Amino acid sequence: MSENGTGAASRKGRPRSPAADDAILDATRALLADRGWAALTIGDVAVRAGVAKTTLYRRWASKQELVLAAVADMLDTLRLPDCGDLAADLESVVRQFAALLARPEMQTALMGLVADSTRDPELRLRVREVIVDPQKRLVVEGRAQARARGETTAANAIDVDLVFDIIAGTVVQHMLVSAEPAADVWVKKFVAFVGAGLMGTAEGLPED
Amino acid sequence: MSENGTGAASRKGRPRSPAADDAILDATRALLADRGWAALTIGDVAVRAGVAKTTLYRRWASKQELVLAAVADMLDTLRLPDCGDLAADLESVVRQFAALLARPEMQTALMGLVADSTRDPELRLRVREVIVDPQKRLVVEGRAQARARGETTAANAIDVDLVFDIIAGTVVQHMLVSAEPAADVWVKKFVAFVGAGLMGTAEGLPED
DNA sequence: GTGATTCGCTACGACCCGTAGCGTAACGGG
DNA sequence: CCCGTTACGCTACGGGTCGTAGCGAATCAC
Repeated sequence: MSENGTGAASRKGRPRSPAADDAILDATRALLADRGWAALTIGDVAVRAGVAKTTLYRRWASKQELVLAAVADMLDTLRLPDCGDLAADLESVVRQFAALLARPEMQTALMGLVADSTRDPELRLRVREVIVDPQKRLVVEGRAQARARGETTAANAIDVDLVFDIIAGTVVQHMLVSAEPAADVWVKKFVAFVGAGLMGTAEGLPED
Repeated sequence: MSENGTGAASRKGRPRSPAADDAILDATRALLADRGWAALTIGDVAVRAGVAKTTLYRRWASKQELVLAAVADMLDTLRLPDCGDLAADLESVVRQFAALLARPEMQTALMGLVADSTRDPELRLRVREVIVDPQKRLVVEGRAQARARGETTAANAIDVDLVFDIIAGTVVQHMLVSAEPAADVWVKKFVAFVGAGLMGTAEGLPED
């Protein structure tokens, strides 16, 4: 996340305070939650974290990198369970993702980063590295799991990139644009739709 | 979009220049395109439009309202054709939407507005009024059209809100987050997926 | 004309930016 | 144990943007 010298490079001198890292990232999340991306200022984060402004600039090059670090940990909590069938696994992941997206700091952070990244190729790359790609593994692993269980028809129909965009995109659109909670019925309807899409596009592929 | 007094309220006095409106909205789109949402400043827009900064503040209460007005017209160009079957209609709309989302000013404007709206309920409402709801009609009309053609099975499976979120969300995710163009093959694969999802979830509904 | 409103222009205090300089604090090595 | 090195807190700075106010000139309805 940050360029903290855990490597052999910065061994001499006073080490950076890990406590400061935690305080800063916590303060960032707190301010994101109750003021939002646009109103988030480095100075405010420093005050709230009880840290000098220069300490922040010493670790993160920009507001974007700071927020990226602040939300990266949360996203890594997503887990792929093995519920016994593909639909149940999918439903679990959708619920976990929806729970993350229900948090205000996550909402404003993700959209703010995406907004800035539309005109900043380097940031867009960082967003993919830190946020998108690590979560795409869930689809890859879910497909492998389904295949191992013998659900070959559905598994073979999974185009990882397309399925990922459908899941992530739809949940984001529903919760942040349509601004409705991911209620139980909604999740079930959506999961059923994706399942039907997979089975329906499986034609012409090797059967199990 | 703006509170321009086209009504009977502001009949006396010097009328607002429509030319200024056009110049301002054009300048807004141009600056959005080559600097992005975050770097868009009211002062820059005024200079580029050849207009005083106060003229801008007289018409739009905030940067968000200005951008909202600047992109509203573009979104209203979306048209629902009647290609003969639901899948073809859907494909056409997806292509039109993808073409809009390929424009840089549209990318940064939409994401910037959504980002701000996550912590601003009033703005979120405005976004829904101006952007989301007017486009949702495409799904409603598409369903009615399909039903009139006798495609009752698929039509009855259409949950307007869910289908809208799937279409809009997936295209946005693919183009702005995954940052890949909506190539021909991609559109066909996605449309096939949605079609399969509709037919698959049609079970238990009245047949045609 | 007369009153009302908009226009361009200039100026203002407030805020945030990112950086620099300073003295002090905390580490490792000779 | 001191010394080099780096991090830390603090203060201060020039530069930019914000949103508003005040002014004279311009342009409409009546």
